[in-house]
Amino acid sequence: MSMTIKDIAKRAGVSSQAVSLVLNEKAEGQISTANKERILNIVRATGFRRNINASRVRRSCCETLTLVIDNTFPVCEYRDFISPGNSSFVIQGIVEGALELGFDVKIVSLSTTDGDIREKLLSHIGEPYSSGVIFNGLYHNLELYKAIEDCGVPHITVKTHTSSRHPTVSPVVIPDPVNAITEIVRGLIALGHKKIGYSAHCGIEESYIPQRFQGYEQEMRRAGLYDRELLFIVPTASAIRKLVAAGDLRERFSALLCMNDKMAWLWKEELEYSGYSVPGDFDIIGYDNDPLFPEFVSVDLKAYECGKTAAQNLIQGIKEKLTPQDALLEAKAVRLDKLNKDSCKTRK
Amino acid sequence: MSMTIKDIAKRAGVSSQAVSLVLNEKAEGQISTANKERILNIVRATGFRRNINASRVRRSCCETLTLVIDNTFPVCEYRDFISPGNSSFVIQGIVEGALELGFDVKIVSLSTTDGDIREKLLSHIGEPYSSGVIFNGLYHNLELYKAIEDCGVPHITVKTHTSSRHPTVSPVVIPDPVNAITEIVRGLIALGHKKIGYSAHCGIEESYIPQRFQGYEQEMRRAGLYDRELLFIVPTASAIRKLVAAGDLRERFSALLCMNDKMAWLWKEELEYSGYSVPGDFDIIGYDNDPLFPEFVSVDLKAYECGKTAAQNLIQGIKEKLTPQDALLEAKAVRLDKLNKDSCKTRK
DNA sequence: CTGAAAGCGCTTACAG
DNA sequence: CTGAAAGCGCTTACAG
Repeated sequence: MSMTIKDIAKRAGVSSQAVSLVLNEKAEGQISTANKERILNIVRATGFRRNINASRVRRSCCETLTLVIDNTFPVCEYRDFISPGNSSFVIQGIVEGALELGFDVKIVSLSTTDGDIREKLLSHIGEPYSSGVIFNGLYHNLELYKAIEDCGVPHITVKTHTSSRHPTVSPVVIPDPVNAITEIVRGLIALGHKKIGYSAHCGIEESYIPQRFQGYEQEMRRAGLYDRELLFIVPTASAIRKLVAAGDLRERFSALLCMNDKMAWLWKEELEYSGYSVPGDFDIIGYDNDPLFPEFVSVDLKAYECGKTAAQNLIQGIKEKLTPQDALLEAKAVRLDKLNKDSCKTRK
Repeated sequence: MSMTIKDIAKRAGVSSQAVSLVLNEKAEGQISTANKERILNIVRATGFRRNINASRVRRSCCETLTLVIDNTFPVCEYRDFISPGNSSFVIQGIVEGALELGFDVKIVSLSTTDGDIREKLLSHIGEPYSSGVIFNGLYHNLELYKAIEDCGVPHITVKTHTSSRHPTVSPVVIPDPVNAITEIVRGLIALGHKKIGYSAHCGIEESYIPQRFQGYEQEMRRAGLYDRELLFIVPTASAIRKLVAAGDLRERFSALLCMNDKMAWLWKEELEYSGYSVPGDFDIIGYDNDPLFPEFVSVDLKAYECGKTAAQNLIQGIKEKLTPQDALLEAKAVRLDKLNKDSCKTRK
C-alpha cells in the first residue's frame, strides 16, 4: 500500500540500495550525480518518506526520547501568583531539538503514585522502547525519579528554576538569572532609585526560588542599599492589598522586583487602584517573561532554549554512552528600555 | 546487546516463533501449556520486552499518534481569569488511552505560523510516521488544521469547551456541561435562592463559551427567575472590585455562577474583603473543577476522559478505516453538598 | 502442538 | 560507481 524504496528504485531504474544511500546522504562517491538527481526528483514528486521504523530496526536503535510529564499537583499556597505562562515552550524546545537530530519524543504522563503506573512507565523506558528520558519539572514525584535513575537509562531534567524545597538533580538544564537581575538592579540604581524592594510569596530563607533573589541581594549590598525592610513577603494577592492600603508606600520603595510577572501585575493593579501611577510613581519589575503579561521589564528564562539544550545534551549522551552534560543557560533581561526615570524623580 | 526473542527461545529450549506467539497471546491451541509457562517465566525473570519497532515493521503498521500542541497564544483580554488548571489532564487521558491500545503518542509543537514548520509537521504525519493526529485546543492555528485535514490523515480534536469565536471542527470530543449546570441551578433554587446571578468575562452574545451559560439560562427561565439584571460582565478582576465596591450586592444576587473557578475565587476574595462571608452571605459557584481552587461547587469537565475517548475513537477510526466518531461527554457537578442554606436565609 | 521458511522495509558491508 | 546478498528483530502462514 505504502511506497517503499523499492518502488522509488524501480521508477528511477536503479537498485533500492542506491535510493537508501541517497536518502541517508551517503551517496558521496558511490552514486553518480545523474542517478542521485533522478532519485531525488522522484522522491520529491511522490512525497516519499522512508519507513523510519524499518530503518531503526536495521540500525538497531530506537531514536526516541520519553518525556515524563508530572501531573502531581503541588500544594499551592501561592496560587494567586500562578500563571500558565511559558510552560509549554520547554516542551516545544525539547521536541524541536530532538527532531533536528532525528529523534522522536514520546509522552508518558504520571498522575498518581500508583504502583501500576510506575510499572507501566518503567516498561516503556530503555531500549528498544526509548533511548532516554527527559523530566520536565521540579521534580515532584521523587520516588519515580529515583526508580528511573536506578534503571540506568540516560536521563536529563529541565527546570526553569531551582527550588530549595525540591532536591537538586543531575544532569539538569536550568537558566541562570543572576546576571539578568543584576543588570536590572544596576539599571534602576543608575536611574537614581535608592529604595528598590523585593516582593516574594514567602521568606527568602525558606524560599522555593532562591536564585531569583541572589542577583538582587548581591547588587544591593554592593551599592550599600540592601535593607531587610525592603523585603515584602506577600503569600497572597490580599497581602499585597493590605500593604498598599496601609499607605506610606512611597516612603518604603520606589521600585519593586517581583517574584514573577503575575505578581508584578497584581502589584500594578493594586497601586493603580489606590491612585498611584505605574510606571510614574513606581517601577514594577517582573520575572518569567510571561506572554500573558508583556508590559513589564522582566527576565526571560529561555524556556525554549532550555528544552532544546536538554534534548541535545541527552541525545549526545546517548550517542557517546556518557552521562548527559549539565547546562546553565543565561537568562536575559527584557524590555529594559521601559525602566522609568519618573518613578524616582517624584521623590526628589 | 539487547535481548531478542531468539535469546528467550534458546533459554526455554523452543523456537523463537513459539516465544512470539506467547508474547502476542496467540498461543491458544498452538503452544503447550508447559512451554508457555517456561517462556513466560523466563520473560518475567529477564524483564524482556520485544522490539516494538521490529514488530511494527513486520506487521506493517506504526501504531503511533501525533499530538499537536498549539502554542499559538491567543490574545488574552481575560488574563485575570486564566489558570493552568486541569489542562494537563487531557494529555494524560490521551496518553493512557493510546497506551492501553498499544499506541504511542508523539508530540509535535507549533509555535510559529512559519511555513517551514508546517512542512516539517506535515512530513511527520501519515504512515509510516504516524497513524493519526490529535489536536488539543480550540483550535487557534486554523491554517495548519486545514492543511492536516486536507492530507486525509485520520484526526480528532479534543476541547474542553466550545467557543463561538473559533470554528466548529469534526470529529471532536467535548464535554457537555448543560446537565451539570442545570443540576446546580436547581439545587440553588431548591434552597430558596431567587436571585441567582451569572458572571462572565464578556457578553453572552459574543461569548467565547456559550455552553456554560445555556443550562443556567434554560433553568432560570423555566423557574421564571431569569433576568438580564442578573448578568454580570466582568472583563477583569478590577471590574469585580468595582461591582463589589458599589455596594447593594445583597439586593442584586444571593448566588453567583462564575465562568470558572478562578473567577469564583476572585469574587470570593473581593466579597470577603468587603466584609461579606462566603459562603454565608453568598453562594459562589465555579466551573472547571480546577485543582488550584478546590473549595467551590463546580463543574468537572472530565478532561482526562475527554483525552482518553479521543485517543480511543481515533484509534478505532484508524483500525476500521473510518472517520473517528464524535463524542459528547457529560460533565459532572461536583461538591454539591457545599451548596449553602444560609446564603439565602439571610435575605428572608 | 512444533519448527523451518519467508518476508516487513530498510541498511551495510562486499564483490564486481 | 553499481548491484546482489545478508541481516536488524519480529510475525505469519505452512508443512510436518
